[in-house]
Amino acid sequence: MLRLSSVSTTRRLLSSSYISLYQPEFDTETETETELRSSSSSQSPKPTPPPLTPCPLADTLSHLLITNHNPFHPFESPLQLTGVGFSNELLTQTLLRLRNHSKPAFSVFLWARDHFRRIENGQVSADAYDLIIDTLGRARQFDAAWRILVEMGQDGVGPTCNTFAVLIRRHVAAGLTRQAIRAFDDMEAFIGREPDKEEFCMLLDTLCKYKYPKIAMELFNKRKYKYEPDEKMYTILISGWCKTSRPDFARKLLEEMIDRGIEPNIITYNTLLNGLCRNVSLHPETRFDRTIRSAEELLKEMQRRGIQPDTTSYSIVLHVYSRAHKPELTLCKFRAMREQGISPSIATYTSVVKCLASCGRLDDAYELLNEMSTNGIQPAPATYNCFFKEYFGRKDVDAALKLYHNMKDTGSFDIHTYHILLRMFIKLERFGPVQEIWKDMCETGIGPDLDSYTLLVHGLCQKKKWRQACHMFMEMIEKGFLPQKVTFDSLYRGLIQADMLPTWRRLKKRVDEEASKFGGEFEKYHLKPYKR
DNA sequence: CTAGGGTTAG
Repeated sequence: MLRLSSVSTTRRLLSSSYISLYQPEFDTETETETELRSSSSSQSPKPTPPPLTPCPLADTLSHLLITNHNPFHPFESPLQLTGVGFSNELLTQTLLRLRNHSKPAFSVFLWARDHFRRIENGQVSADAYDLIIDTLGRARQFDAAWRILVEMGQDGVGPTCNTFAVLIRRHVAAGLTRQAIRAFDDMEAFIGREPDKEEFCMLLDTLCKYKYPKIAMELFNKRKYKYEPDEKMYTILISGWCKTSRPDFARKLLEEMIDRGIEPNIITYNTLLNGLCRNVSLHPETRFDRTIRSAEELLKEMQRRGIQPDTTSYSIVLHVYSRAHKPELTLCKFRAMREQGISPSIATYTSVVKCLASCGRLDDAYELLNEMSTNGIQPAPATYNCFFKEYFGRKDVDAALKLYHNMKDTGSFDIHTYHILLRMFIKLERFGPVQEIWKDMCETGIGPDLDSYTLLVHGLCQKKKWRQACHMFMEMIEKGFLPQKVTFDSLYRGLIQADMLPTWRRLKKRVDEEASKFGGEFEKYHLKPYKR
């Protein structure tokens, strides 16, 4: 039975057309395939994708692959130069960096697969397979993704539940919900058992995350006889309605679950609380009052059911007060929280600091910052960013620079810190600090990224610094960042106005060269950025 | 859409 369905699935997959980059060399021998699969599916699948770790070689490789026409020549040369052997670890890290570049990722994947087969009699790891399926999915090349999935089975490394999670996520992200559900139904043929409740939750969660709670609900109602509903399933659906700004539906679901005798837990309540509080306009005072009242009511209700609000519950409420610029209320709630013996988290502190700083009460904010440190909570870059933003608002260059220099020793920066500072100093035309901060950012290795360059070029254009703008524009292209269309356009307008048409022509030529390497026109080059 | 950049788990 299992074997039969597996064969027919494979046939169906085989008959579809695959992308031209890939030359199939398929054998239809399915006996061994099934055996391999069932033996490999008993291994525990890796639920999470591998983390992006520092790997200079992967950085170099991915950069070369993005910027070069023929990936194989530059791909082999750095390996030979460094004398490092090729490994699955290196492949995985390179693929992680190439997530949004389907062609270079696919080339390196195929190269690696053949390399392993030819030289080491080894195979590409399941992680690498999952990553290439993810990348193909991002480029909406689902036929190719399925093809690779089938090949995984032949290679004896999967596909695992994680592979299907990836494939389902890519389908849903592309808006292909029906195909996602079909992939879920095809799982059984590959992993040799029916998907369990956890995997069903994954499907519902993916649908909800990408704002298809309606489809998730239909699926849930259709299959609740097979998968016994629990509080996690309901929480997923509640979060789905909250994400699409329908807290009323979320509320109904909470009632439904209580009617069915399923006890909501703290996560359920916090999710709903968040749904009530986020995305509400706080501007008319009545709107704010209404939001706060419904939040307070929910807090009371959860206490009635014997669930004590936790740090997260308070963080959500504090965030609303903070957004509404209510420093007294924020502090009051903050004290109340601590009186109840709930210790603030870094997020809680950051919310309060943000509120105080944005209301101009910098002294109070600094005091709280000190208190954080004495309580053993190291302020995050985001905490400091609140101060920089306030200084930006006040145009207080000296104070911002002073804080920046003080912080240099502790090094508590992230890319946003640099962006806020850069934006500020460009706006105030202080180009000395701009240079200093840009240099620091490069040295720490935190940046620059596409946004840093975009910000800088836009800023320089605004200040009519055409020469520098062109220079940075060139540099970003050299580094493999493709400018957004707006960047391109604003530089174009500026150069025409400044009567610098020859410069423009040179830039245009360079961009076209880059774009052609990806076999597409300007827009196609721009794949969706990585999310989640 | 871009811009601005940490409340979060389901």
